[in-house]
Amino acid sequence: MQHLFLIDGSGFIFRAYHALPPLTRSDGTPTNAVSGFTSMLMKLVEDNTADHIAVIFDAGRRTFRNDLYPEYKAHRPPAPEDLIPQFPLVRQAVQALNVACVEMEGFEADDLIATYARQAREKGMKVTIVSSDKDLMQLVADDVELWDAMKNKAINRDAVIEKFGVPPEKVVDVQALAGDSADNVPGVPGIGVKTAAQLIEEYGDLDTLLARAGEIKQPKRRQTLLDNAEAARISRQLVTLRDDVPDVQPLETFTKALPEIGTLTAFLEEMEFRRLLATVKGRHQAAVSEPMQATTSRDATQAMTAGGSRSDQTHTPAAPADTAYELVQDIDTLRRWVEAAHTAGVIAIDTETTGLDPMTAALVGISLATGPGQACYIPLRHVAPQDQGDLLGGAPEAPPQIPMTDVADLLRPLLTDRSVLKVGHNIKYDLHILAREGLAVTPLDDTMVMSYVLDGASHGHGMDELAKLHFDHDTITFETVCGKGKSQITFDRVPLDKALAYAAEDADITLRLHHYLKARLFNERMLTVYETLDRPMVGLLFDMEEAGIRADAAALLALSEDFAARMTDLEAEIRTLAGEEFNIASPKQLGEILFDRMGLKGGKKSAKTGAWSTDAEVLETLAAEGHALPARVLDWRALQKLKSTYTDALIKQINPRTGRVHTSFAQTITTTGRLSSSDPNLQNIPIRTEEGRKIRRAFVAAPGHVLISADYSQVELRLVAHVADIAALKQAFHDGQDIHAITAAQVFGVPVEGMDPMLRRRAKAINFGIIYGISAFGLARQLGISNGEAKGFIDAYFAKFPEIKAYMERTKAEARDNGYVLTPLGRKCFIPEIQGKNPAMRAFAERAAINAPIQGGAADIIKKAMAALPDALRAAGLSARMLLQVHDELVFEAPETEATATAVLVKQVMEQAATLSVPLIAETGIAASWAEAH
DNA sequence: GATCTCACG
DNA sequence: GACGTACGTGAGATCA
Repeated sequence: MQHLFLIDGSGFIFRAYHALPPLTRSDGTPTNAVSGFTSMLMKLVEDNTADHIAVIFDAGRRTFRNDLYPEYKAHRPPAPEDLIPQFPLVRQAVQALNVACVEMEGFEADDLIATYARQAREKGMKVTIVSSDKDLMQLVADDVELWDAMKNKAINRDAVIEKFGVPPEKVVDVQALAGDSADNVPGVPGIGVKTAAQLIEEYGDLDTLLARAGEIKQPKRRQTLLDNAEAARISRQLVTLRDDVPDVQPLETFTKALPEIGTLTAFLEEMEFRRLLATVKGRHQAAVSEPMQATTSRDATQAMTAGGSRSDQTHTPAAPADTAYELVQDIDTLRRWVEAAHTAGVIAIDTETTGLDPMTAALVGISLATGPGQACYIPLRHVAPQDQGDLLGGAPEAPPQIPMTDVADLLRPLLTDRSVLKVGHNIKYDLHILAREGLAVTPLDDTMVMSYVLDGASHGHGMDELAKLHFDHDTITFETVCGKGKSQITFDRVPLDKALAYAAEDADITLRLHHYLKARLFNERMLTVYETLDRPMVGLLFDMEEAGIRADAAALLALSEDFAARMTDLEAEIRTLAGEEFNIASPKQLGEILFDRMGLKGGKKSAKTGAWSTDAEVLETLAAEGHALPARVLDWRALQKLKSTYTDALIKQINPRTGRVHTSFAQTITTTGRLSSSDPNLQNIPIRTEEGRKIRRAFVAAPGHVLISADYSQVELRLVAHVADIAALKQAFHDGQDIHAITAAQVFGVPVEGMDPMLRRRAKAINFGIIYGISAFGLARQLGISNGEAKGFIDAYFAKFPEIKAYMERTKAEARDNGYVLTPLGRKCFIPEIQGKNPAMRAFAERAAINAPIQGGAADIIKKAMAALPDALRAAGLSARMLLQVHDELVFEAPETEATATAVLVKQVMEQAATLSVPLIAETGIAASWAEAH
């Protein structure tokens, strides 16, 4: 018989809190409740024989019961000060122990427990509810018991009768009459449990009793019952648990799984629970005492977990004790692996190459994993290992390998088979490598992206790091295989035995990560974010990178030369003004000349190194005072920046094979869900100055084509209006008004007509400030006004748009409670420093928390648009290619003849990407160059 | 490798 | 009232 354990999390927390003396971590965080909770839960998980287990929490104070009776639980004192920070930590404990964790807004934990108990009974399961809360006693039945974890005793039917004087099914009637002062359930005055039980015993149930109340002999009791019949009925509604909570996480996901040693020890270490840590580590050591084989037993946790009952849903697969990695050097062996891959349906794939640049590195070998511990490596272009010498006088020979064309022919059907999912870790890289071998891959999953969706920027997402974190497994590093520094060799020179161990492990770990992360995406409600936003990006970004954008090398070179000539002139002038030779590019030397030697005032020293600051703000101030040297340096710096970072660098980045620039988009870097671009970064091509815009003019369309730029208008401000629910701003966006002018009119109390441009500029700065988590200091600096004046503006803004203040406060609270905030589409943005002790760091984190849902929400929306566009273009018969994404802008290349149709379609898809409480607007431009299209 | 500066949204 | 500041990135040059 299957057995479900449901743990009343809140009850557990309070018991742990009151049972243990105050206890704090070295950073001052109180941990007594977490400690007690963790050890109770560990013990519970170990000792019981249940095959399903879950901890149920209350999600918030407000539930549907407050709608029935506003006073419900209204007199509850707030949780003790030192308990509040422990709530999120307790949830972490549950996760670290790999136990399912459920809560739902609007319902109490008790309702969820009732719902799951009913579902389990219907499936013929036995249920144990770990709690001694009397409110749960109504659920007791033959196959449902309560378990008091402190007293270690079961509460069965008899125990309920002892407590309430009636059997479980009549408990609610008794509670309805007796009321409950703790929960502020009114009941009927003057009637306690004893009397209530007597009455129910006599009349059968509450409805009968109320109907026949007139028959009661005692006049006073008769009158109160008649007077308070309605109170009794409401009370019964309050105490009756809902066993039909809709859309709950499926029972199947509660399958019991043993914890992962890495996650668990990391948590215990963070909490500084030394005793528990020692216990866990000791047990783990004992379990893995059997020696590991070099290339077989991969994972320390498998030994620990192999004996327990396990879940496919919530845990990594147990690798067989003797895993085998196989080198594939003949066609028959390869056929066997391809067949195994078809049977498996999900495989991991990894490529080994000669370098890191996806556009130039050459394929050396391919590894595949078809199951835990089952992986192979197919060497393709290995040469003789470096140390294989001419000991016998013969020439070094390459090892036997299957010809690439044969491998490609055998793999091609597998890689495009729609019934076989190909999993990679950063598979976008492998797609580039394989594409140059004429191989396409679909369908795809990417464990690096999955990890990012779950944990954001809270940790890195490299495979080595994830293997350590989730499996406590040390992977073979690239360095041990290829060395480092000058003596580093390329992978094609690695001996095959070492190459096998390294490459097969990568595929093996990737497949195991996939299993683990897939379950987490489901359990942690992040599957939709992954599937609708991030997973579609993988193949799309690959296409964009592969497409590249055409850059006019001759134009860039001409610019470089122009900049160089002007810099030479400026250099002479600067040296004359300074009266000495010095390195203009050295802030240190410049600072010393300006402030030490020339004795200019208004310098500021950096806090860290004590060096003079010479940034643009400082130099501009000096220039405005009439100093020529800083003014010339500013000009020189602008040219130096454009030349070194852009013109010179971009010329080098043009791929000789394609004549285009191929950036690399990173999908797993930012804290907010934005993409980033590097090698080269095409998301920061100049536009703000005329000189800079000349560089943008060098990005052009192929002959017969045009570039189309489409960018969202004011997305972030629209998101502010949406997430903070600011009525006045929403109205302004609906009316299509000038949002900065409206803001100025409100804040400064002037009419929009004939507005002073200065006021609009100030309002614009305030609006930006709002997006960034405004501070008086920041606004003052931006506008060059006093702190006090800036404070006045902010106060005026808050007075006119009071919703913004509420948004800021609830967002900060959300970050504090959870360690992350959610974007409107459900992405988690982690804000770890929000719990920090340093007030400056915390303030920083608070501003980041305020900004994240806005910046992240915008990132989510453009991802949705991007995901929808390829199909929309195809359906419209348009052949445009998406080339770039710059946060709120998309750049396409289209045949001239399709330009207008493409622009119209792109605009439409972008504007329909999400439904917010404000309209989304996209603006498009068509031209031969990016500068003119934008 | 850290620091400073500056390009973008 | 103290913290020391607008949010998010990547790249090049200098300097230790």
